[in-house]
Amino acid sequence: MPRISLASKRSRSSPVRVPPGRVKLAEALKLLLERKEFNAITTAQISRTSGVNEALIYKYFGDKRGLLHHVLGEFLDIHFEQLKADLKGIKGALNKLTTLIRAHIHLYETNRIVAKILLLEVRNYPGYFESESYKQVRRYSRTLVKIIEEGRSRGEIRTDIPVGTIRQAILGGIEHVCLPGIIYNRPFSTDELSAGLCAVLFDGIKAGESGARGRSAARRKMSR
Amino acid sequence: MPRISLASKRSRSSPVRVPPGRVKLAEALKLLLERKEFNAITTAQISRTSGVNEALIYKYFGDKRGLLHHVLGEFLDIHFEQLKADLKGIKGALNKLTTLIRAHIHLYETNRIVAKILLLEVRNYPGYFESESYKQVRRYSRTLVKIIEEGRSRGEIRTDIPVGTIRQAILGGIEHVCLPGIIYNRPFSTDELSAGLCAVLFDGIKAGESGARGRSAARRKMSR
Amino acid sequence: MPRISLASKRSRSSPVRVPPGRVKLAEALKLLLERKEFNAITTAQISRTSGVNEALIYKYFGDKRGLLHHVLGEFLDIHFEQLKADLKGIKGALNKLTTLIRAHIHLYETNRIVAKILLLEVRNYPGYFESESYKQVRRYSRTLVKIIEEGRSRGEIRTDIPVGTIRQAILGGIEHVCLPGIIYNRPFSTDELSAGLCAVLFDGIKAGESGARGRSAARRKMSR
Amino acid sequence: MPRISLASKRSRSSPVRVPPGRVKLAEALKLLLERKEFNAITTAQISRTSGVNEALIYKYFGDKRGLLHHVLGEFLDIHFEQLKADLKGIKGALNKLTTLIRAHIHLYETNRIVAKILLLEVRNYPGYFESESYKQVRRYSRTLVKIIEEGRSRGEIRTDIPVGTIRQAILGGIEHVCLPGIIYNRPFSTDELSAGLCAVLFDGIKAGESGARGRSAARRKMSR
DNA sequence: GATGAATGAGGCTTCATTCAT
DNA sequence: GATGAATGAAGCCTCATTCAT
Repeated sequence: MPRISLASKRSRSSPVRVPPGRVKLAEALKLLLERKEFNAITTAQISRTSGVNEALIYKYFGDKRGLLHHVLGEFLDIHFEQLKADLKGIKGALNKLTTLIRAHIHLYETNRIVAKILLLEVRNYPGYFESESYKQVRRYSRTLVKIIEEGRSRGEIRTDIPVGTIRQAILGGIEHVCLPGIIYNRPFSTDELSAGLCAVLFDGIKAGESGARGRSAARRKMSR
Repeated sequence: MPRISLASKRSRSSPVRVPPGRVKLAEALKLLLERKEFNAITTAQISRTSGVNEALIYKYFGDKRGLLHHVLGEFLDIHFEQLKADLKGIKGALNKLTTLIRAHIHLYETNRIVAKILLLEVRNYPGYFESESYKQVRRYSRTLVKIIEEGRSRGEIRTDIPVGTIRQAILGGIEHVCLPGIIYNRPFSTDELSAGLCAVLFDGIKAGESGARGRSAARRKMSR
Repeated sequence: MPRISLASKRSRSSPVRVPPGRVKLAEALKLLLERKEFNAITTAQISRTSGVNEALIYKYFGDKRGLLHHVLGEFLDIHFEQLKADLKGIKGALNKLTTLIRAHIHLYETNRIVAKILLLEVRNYPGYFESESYKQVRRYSRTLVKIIEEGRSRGEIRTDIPVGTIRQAILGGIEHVCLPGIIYNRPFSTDELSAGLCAVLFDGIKAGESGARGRSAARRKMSR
Repeated sequence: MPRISLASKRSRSSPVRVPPGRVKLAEALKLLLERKEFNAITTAQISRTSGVNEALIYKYFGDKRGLLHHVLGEFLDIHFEQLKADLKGIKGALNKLTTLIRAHIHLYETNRIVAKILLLEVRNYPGYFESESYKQVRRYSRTLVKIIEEGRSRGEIRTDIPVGTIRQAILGGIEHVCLPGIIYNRPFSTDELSAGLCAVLFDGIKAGESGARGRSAARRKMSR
C-alpha cells in the first residue's frame, strides 16, 4: 500500500504559512503525550518543551484542550486521507471492512498518542461531542456505514441486524482488542488482532450459511 | 460458596481498636472512588465526605496515595481470604484455575473501585512496586504459580512453557477481558467472560492433544 | 443617638472564634478599597497586605468576590442593627423616613468603602442579585416599604403613587446626592444632603396641601 | 444653532493624510466604549474590531491609554469648536454661562462615551494631568473663567467669591447632575438638568438681590 | 504603513501538605 | 485521637506590549 507522507498532503493542498511556534507547540504536546497522560502535562511543560511562550497556546488553540484537539485532528486527517487511498482499489464490502479495520488497528499500533487521546482522553469530556475532532470522527463513521450498506445491498452483509449495531460492533471490537495494549504500553500486532477481530465479526455479520453457534454471545459482547 | 464477612477477618486476627477517623476516611475514599478517579478527588473532599479532619489522612496514611493503597489493601485482603476459602474444596489444578479466574473477574465485575485502582491508578506510579499492596499482589501471584506447578506435576498443564509465561498469560487475559468494561463503565458478565477466557487459555495451556493452531498467537497476545 | 460599636454586637450575639487570617483578609481588603477599586486590587495584594496566605481567601470566602461580599455584609449588618435601634423611639412615618435617610447618607459619608461597593462595584455583576448581600439589601428595602405603608395608613404619605415608586424615589435620591462625593472622594455633609433630600422628597411624597409646583419634575428625576 | 461637522475642522486646519489604520483604531475604541469600560476592553478586541493590527496602537498612540486620550481629545476638539461657534452671538455673561452649561450637559447626554471617559476613566490616573487632553480641558476652563470675569466686570456676577470657586461650582454642578445618569446608563434630559442647575447656580452666584438662604449650602456642596 | 509572531508579567484559583494545640 | 489554621507550589489563562520584516 502506498503511504502518504504527512508533509506532502499539507504542502500540496495548502501552502499556508504556519507559524513556527504553532508547530512547535503541537510537536511538544505529541512528545509529552508519549510519556504521560494529558492531564498530567502542564502548559508550562509544553512551553518549556516547545521552547515557545506559554501564551501562544492560547493564541493559537484557545486553550490547552484546544491544542490537544488540534493534534488529534492532524492525526485523523492523515489517517482518513490514507484510508481513502487504501480503499480505492478494493472490491467488495467485506474486503473494504477488512482494510478499514486493519488500518484502524494499525493506526493505534503505530501511533500510541492518537490511540490514547481517542480511547482515553477525549471521552466523557464535556464539549467533545461538539468539537471539530468529533466531526471528523463522525465523517469516518459515515464512511464505515456506507461500506456496510454497500455490503447489505450486495448480499455480503446480513440485513437483519441494524446498520448502527453493526457499526458499533466493529468500532467497539477495535477498541476492545487494542485497549489493553494501549493502556499498558504493550506492543501488539496489527496482523494478529485484525485477523482475529475480522474472523469474529464476519462470522457474526456475514450473510448466509454461517453457523449460529456463538453468534448471540458475540453480538452481545460487541454492541453497547 | 460460603462468603466470608469483611469484619470477621480483621477482628479475628487483631482485636486492635481502630480509630474511628481512620475508618471513616477509608470509607469516604471508597465512596468517592465510585464516582471519580483518584486524581480528581481532593483531600478536602475526602475530609468533607468523611466528616474527619484533613490532617488525619497524613497522620494515618502518610499521604493521600497512602490512603488509596490502604483501601486497595483492604479489598485485596478480603478477596484473597475469600479465594482461599473457595479453593479449599476444589480438586485439580485446572479446576482451581477456573475458580481463581472466575473469582478475579467477579471481583472486577462487582467492585469497580478495586478494578480501577488495580488496572488504572496504581501502575506506572513510582513506588508502587515497593508498596504494601504490591506485596499482597505478589502473594496472590505466588498462589497462582503454586496452582500452575501443581498442574504441571499432575500432568494437567504443559511443561514446555515457562511457568512465568503461563502466569502472565492468565493475569494478562483477565485484565484484557475486563478492561474495556472497566474503562467505559460498561456492565459485563463474569460468567461469559470467565468461560470465554478459560476456553482460550486452557486450549492453549492444557497439556496433551489440543490443536496447535492459534497457540502461538494466543501466547504472544497474553504475555507482556 | 446611641451608636452601637462594631465589636460589641458580634461578641454579644455570637462568641464564635473567628480565625485570625479570616479577619486579617477582610481588614486588608477594606484598607485597599479605600485606595482603589475592587477590580484593580489583586489577590496577591490582599495577601501581602494582610500578611496571610493567598489561598485562605478561597478557603474562607470561596473566591475574591466572596471576600468583597463578606466585607459588604459586615458593614450592612452593623448599619441595619444601628438603624433598628435608631428607629426604636421615633414616632411617625415621615420622622422615621428622615431617620432612615439620614442614617443611610451618614453611612455613605463615614464609610466610603461600603458606599463604593454598593454604588459601584456590586451592580451589573452577574450573580449579585442572588447573593447573600443582596438579601440584606432586600431586607432593608422591606423595612423601608413598611415605613411607607405605615405613613400611608396614617395619612402621612400620598396613596396615589405606588409604594414601589416612592421607595425607588427615596433610594434613588440617596444615591443621587451621594454619588459625586463618593466617586471623587470628596467630603460631604450628611446634615445638608439629608435635609435637602428630605425637603425635595417630602414636598413630593407628602400627602395634603403641598404645592403642585415642581412635583412632576422631582418625581421624574427620582424614579428610575 | 448651526452645528459644525466633525470632518470640517480637521481637514480645514490640517490637510494631513491620516493613515486609515489610525482612524479605524479610534473608531473601534469608540464603538467598544459604548458597551464596556476602558479597562475591560483589550487591545486584542480593539484590533479585531478595527480590522487593524494590534501593533499599530503602539505605533500611533504609544499605548492603549494613548488611544483613549486621542479619542477623548477628538471629542473635546469638536465640542470646543462647536461651543465657540455657539457663543459667538450671545450677549451677557450669564447668557453665555447658560449656553456653556447647556452645551456641556448636552455633550454628556448625547455622548456617553466622552462622559464616561471624562467623569470616570481619566481621573486619578497618574499622568492625566500632564496629558494633552488635560491641556484641552484647561483651555476650556480658561474660557469659562473669562466669561466669569466678564460677568464680574459687567456687574452680572458677584465679586465676593473667588473666580476659581465659581468656576469649580459650575463644573462640579455639571458633574453632579449628570453623574448618576452616566453611571447607571440612565437617560436624562439636558433641558431639565441645565435649567435646574442654572437656577441653583445663578441664585447662588448672581450678584445682587437674591435671597441669602441656601447660599452657603450650595457653595459648599459644589466646591471640591 | 502594516503585519504576524512572540513574550513577560501577572491574574485568579486549587491542592496536597504541615503544624501547633 | 483530633482539629483548625495556615502555607508553598503550581496550574491555567489573559493581557499589554515589542520587534523583525
